[in-house]
Amino acid sequence: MDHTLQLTGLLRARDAWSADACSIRRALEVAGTRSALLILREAFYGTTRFDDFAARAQVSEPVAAARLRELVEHGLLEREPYREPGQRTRMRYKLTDCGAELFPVLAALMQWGDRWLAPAGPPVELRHHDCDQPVRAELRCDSGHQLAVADLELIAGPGGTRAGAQAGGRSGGDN
Amino acid sequence: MDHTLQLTGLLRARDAWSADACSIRRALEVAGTRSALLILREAFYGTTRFDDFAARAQVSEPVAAARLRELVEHGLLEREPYREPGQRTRMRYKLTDCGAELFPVLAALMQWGDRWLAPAGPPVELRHHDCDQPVRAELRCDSGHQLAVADLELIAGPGGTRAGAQAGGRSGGDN
DNA sequence: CAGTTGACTTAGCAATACACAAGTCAGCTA
DNA sequence: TAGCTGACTTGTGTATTGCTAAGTCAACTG
Repeated sequence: MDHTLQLTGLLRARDAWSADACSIRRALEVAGTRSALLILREAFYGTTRFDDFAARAQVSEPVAAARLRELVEHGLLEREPYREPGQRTRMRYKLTDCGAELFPVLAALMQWGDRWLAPAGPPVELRHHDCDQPVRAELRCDSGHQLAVADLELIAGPGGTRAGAQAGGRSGGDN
Repeated sequence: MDHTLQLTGLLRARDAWSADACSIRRALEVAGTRSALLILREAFYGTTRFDDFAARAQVSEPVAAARLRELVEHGLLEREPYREPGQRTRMRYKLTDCGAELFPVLAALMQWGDRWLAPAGPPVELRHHDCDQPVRAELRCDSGHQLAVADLELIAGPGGTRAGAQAGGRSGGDN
């Protein structure tokens, strides 16, 4: 058994289309660096303050500043002033809905790291708070079937070039 | 509602432990660059040959060579010689089980990119080959509940420092 | 009103990541 | 045996990522 997707229709001829409008690529532009993902991890762990981000994600302050700025620009985090009673106004970073929806990526990354890179077992684990069961990142279709790579088919969507695919020969696929 | 995990037990005091044994971080060391993920995307799309990886992932040949070498070293891809009849022996790269299990990461990334960065709709879509339903990357517990970030609890696992957590005060947590 | 603290920025530099162009080399094919 | 092709490597240059160390600045606190 091989670990490949099934390509159908227009996509079958892999050389006839290019994947440069690819959402994976776009997502990587926004959140594809080590430091960005580490900062986001901390946001999910509840970190909100600049210094804590830098210290806990173990990145330098200039990097933390740059990454936080980009993540705010791209709408994954929100920067808001707040004040605790008797304290002066400070800045706080919070995950937006957009940022929060990236969690499956981190969960999948963590699951994979746990499985293949953690000989001593996972350092931390995710559980469902209500029923205390372990949590997994998985692929499911809308009918509820749990899927492996070989069960998947890749089809052209509406966001490709013109006619509904990213097709267009080797010259024109740019989008 | 906020988009944060619930931290319990030893992990509650976020400053008392460090996440440097973190599986996310480890996973990022191995497959955390744009080019690595793009090369892997191509592997899932069925690409096996050097030149095709470089062309389709749109990375330069030196980068393709470096990334392929690393991915093979880390066991995500396998490099094997093969020959078509009447052709000379060539090299082929195939996903290993280890590499294949990274697919949920790419699927989650793609899903997020489709949702937030693809105003014209997804360029390509995943379907379940058998029932033709759209596919999602989602979080579920072993009891089958589908979960959002706020339903999740983070607990210490066996792979942390010594006592079963990555705890150890600000000085000793290094692992 | 001096000191502290949070939230940054600036300066200077090393290490990656990546690009393009060109070169290598082995084994077919003509 | 000359040429082609797949699979790389080498050379060179830029951009990004990252670090440490130090500086800034506003608003509290003592």
